[in-house]
Amino acid sequence: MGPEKDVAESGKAKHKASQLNKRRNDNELAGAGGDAIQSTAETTKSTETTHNGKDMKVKAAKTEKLDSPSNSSELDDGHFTTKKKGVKRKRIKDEPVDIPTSDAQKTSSSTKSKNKKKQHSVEEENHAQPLKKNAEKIRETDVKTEEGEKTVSKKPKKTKEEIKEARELKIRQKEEEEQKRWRWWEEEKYEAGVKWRFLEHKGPYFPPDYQPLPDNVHFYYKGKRVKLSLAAEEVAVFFAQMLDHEYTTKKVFRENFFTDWRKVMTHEERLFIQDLDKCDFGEIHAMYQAKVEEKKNMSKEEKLVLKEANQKIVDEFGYCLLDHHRERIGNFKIEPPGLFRGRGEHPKQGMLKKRIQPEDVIINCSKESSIPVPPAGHHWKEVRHDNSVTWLASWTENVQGGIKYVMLNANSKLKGEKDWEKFEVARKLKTHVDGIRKQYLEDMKAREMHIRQRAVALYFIDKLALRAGNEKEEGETADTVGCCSLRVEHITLHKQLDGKDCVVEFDFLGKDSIRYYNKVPVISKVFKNLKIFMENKDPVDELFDRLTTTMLNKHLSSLMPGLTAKVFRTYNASITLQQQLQELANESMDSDAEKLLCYNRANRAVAILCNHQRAPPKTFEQSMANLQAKIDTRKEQLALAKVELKQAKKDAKEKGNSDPKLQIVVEKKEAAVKRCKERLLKLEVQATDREENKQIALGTSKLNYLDPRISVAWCKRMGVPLEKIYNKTQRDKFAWAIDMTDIDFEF
DNA sequence: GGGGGAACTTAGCAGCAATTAT
DNA sequence: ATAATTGCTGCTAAGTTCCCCC
Repeated sequence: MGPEKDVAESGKAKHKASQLNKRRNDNELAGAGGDAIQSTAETTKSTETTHNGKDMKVKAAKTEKLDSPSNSSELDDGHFTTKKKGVKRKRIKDEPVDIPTSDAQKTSSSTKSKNKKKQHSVEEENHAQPLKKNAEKIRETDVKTEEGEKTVSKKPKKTKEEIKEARELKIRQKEEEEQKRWRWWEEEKYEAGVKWRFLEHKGPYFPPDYQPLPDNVHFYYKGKRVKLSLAAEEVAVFFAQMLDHEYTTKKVFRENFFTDWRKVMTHEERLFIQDLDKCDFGEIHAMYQAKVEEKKNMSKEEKLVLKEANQKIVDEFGYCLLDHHRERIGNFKIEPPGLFRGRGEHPKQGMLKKRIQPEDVIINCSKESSIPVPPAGHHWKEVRHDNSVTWLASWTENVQGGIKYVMLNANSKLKGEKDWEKFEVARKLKTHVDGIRKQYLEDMKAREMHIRQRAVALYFIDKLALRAGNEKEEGETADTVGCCSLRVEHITLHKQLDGKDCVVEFDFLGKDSIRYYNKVPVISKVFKNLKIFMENKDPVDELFDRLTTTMLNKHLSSLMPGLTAKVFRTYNASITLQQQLQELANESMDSDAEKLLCYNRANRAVAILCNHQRAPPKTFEQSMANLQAKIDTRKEQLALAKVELKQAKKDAKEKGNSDPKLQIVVEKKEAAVKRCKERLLKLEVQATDREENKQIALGTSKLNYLDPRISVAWCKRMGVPLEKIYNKTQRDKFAWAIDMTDIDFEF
């Protein structure tokens, strides 16, 4: 009930234009304080100072929210980000619940890893068989474990030895893992265009078939019970499952859904069911709600069974053999059918995303490998052996007509090598960037309009890290833009604003319909050119009407091999991190907490530059208040401790040195004060960090834009354990960088 | 040079798992 | 031991770029 209400209200609140960006607290940048960053510091600073413009609205949003607690979701529901939040996706993926799995097993981390290891070594020789053998082994071991535990006691309390043992095991595991890691970065690269020499896999994993509704759950039309055909019922269920969400109330969504639903109906159904408003999915909806609830309330054992079943699927389908190395596949599961939900105001929202059959799937693997076997009674669309591409399987998706691929995990050689290369290109830009900047400044005076436009666009891409902005087909996707596709309506020129000259105000929806809002002081050449570009144009006309991304990239690649628009984003992100880390560092920074705050701030500067936003966590206000409460308690404790210390000192003085115990008491109290101070500091740092991070997503830049070698070197220099900034997945992905980076690495 | 397809990277969010607080 | 909170993973949409064909 609660969330539903929120959704409804926020829907109405659409025009309040409460916006993510506007509410950002950019105070971390005040601390960043660097003019040294040629483009980025300037940018971030301007972000900071220019948010004022919409502050009034911000305040309005804030106040309102205070009035209605638990409504943090409302805030991000401005015109620009409506759909981002509260979009709960219920998927068929949950279906495996129904898969009967008799073997109740427990997977202790130890047995798992043991098996993994064995699996690996056997795997080297033969890929197909070990998978099965191993599954059996896992079962054996695990059953034993479970029995043993049961007989010993119901509460598996760990003794000190056991804890120690576990710790050692972990270390050993880590070492083993390290040993068997494929150090591809030490190998010679393949000839251009060749992605692999041998590739073997089991094909994609298909979602379970649709399970018809039980006899006691019905669909009603005009109040009459209607038994739907299987196909129509399945699609009805997709809709029923989403009933809680705002978008089932949206006109476009409903229309698209209804059109597609009717397509799968029988002739009779189609004749009868003419109006979505007269459809009652209530019982179906309730049933699936109950199912979700049931799943939540499952016992530990049941959950374990489920987990085990999933693990089995991963073991069988989740890996491939690529040039004698076992590699994890990123997305080995075929996407289940459902209703398409694009982001933003997507014209295709609600359309039926069809179930993919093996007959739709192209397999790519080595000729001499054991070819994946399609599900019984089915065949593949095609089996090909193309080692100039990295995908293992592909299919065409029906909503947008795009091709979907099954590819390797980010920690694989194929992805890692590409990533490495990306950063190397970006580093190369470092040596060219001065010349390029000089040239585009020069080009702004060019006689030919397309060169001027190119220059100004490049200025934005470089200074603001905008995306290239390809043309998009109207009516096919949400209306979003990047640099080259900016329209006149997306910028406003201010000769003077907030005491600054030549300010360009940007306001547009970018990728994922995330709003980009920024007021940027620009050089007058840019300002004048923009004026010219906008002359005699309608708001909906393209700002850079003589420029396309292709032209821009062609020009860029002539300036430096491999240079494209997106390289600037990578370059500026990475160089900003490096510079910020340098500038934010100071001597008094001795605790890890402070160092990490510094790192996060540097990271945050990049995220702001790249406009990586997130919806503020739903529980943000609450958790912030909690933290503040904790800080307050700590402060009281500290005050108390100080008083006690004073008293102790006094006592010691009064009674002279006669009693050595008193001196000890003083020391103790001193230590207590110190401890209190440290804890308080840690909490305060945490609070600052969290507040600054409210609606900024650090993950995207960390994963895609920041050369990991900068971070690795920083950790080494600062003596910060790498685990503090990269989790396991990230360390895996960046294994190449972690291995090869020296303490003095410079981007 | 432009349209369209193919391949691959980038993106934010939901849901669950792990961790920490109570 | 349980509840709250945080962190991570999986998912898949939405970009960019390259390349081919005309």
